[in-house]
Amino acid sequence: MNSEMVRVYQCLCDETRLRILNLLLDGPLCVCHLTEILGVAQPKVSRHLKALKAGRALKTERFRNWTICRLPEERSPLLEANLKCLQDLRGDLKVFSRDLAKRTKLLKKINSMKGSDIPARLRGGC
Amino acid sequence: MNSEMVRVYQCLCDETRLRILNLLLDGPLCVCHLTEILGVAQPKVSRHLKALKAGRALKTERFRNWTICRLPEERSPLLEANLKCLQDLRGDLKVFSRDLAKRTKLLKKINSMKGSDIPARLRGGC
DNA sequence: TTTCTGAATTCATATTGGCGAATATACGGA
DNA sequence: TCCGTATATTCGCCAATATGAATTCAGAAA
Repeated sequence: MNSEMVRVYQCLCDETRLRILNLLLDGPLCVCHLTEILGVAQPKVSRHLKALKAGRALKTERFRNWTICRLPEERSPLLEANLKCLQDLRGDLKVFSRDLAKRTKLLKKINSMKGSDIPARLRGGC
Repeated sequence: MNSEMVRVYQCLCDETRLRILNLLLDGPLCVCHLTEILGVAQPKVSRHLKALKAGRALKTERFRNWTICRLPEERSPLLEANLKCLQDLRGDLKVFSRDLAKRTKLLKKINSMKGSDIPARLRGGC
C-alpha cells in the first residue's frame, strides 16, 4: 500500500465528494453546474474533483471552456461496489435527494433554452 | 452528515485498520495477538481499534486481562458490502495474505500448548 | 498488598486535509 | 489583441489525524 484500496476509501470519506459521485451517477455534469448544485465555492469543487481523480473515481473531458465530469467507464470492483451502495442509500439521505432534485431542475431550465450545440455525449453536462 | 456513510469510510481509509478487519474476518482476536501479527506498537493498535469502534466496525469484549476484538454481528449495509469486498480482494494483496498466514501460525502454536480455559466463543482469540 | 500482564491514555510533535481568498491559466469570442 | 468565462492553483491558516515514547489503569495472581 498505499494500495488502491486505501486510495479509493480516501476519496469516499468526504461528504462533498460523495455528493459529487451521487450526482454523476445520473450522468455527466460540468464543473460550473456541479458548483451551482452543490452550492459551494468553485475552488472547493475543483479541489475535490482532483481528489476523486486521484482515487480513479472520476474522469474529466474538456469541451471548449467547460470541463465535463463523469464516472469512469472502467472501475475497480471496490469502486463499483461502493457506487452501487450509493445508489441504494441515496434515497435515505436528504442531502443526496436534494442535490438530485436541484440537478433535475437545473437541466430542465437549460434544455428549455435555445438548442445548444453541445455533442450528445456531453449533454446534461453543459 | 457527517452521516454514517462518511464515518464508515473514514475508518476504512487506513491500511492498518483494513489489516485488522481482514484478520477479524476469520474470527476474533485479542489485542495482544493483533499486535503481534501486525508487528506494530501496541498503543498504535489500540488507537486504531478505537477508530474502528467509532465507525461501528468493531466490537470488543473483556475477558480477564484480555480485550477480545471481533466484527459486530449487526453491520450497516455499507459496512457489510465492504467487508465482502475485503474478502474478495484479500488474496490479491500480499499484506493481507501475510497477516493471515501469521495468524494461522500463531493460533496453531497457542492451541498446541496446554488446554486453555478460555470459553469457546472467544477461542482463536487468546 | 504488592506485583505482573494486558490494554488504554496522555503528551508532544509531525503530517495531512480542508477551507476561503486571491490569483493564475486556458481558451473562445469580439 | 483584448476580454470574458470557466476552471485550476497557490497561499496562509486551522482542524483533524497519526505516531512514538512514556505513563496510567484494570484486573488477576502471588
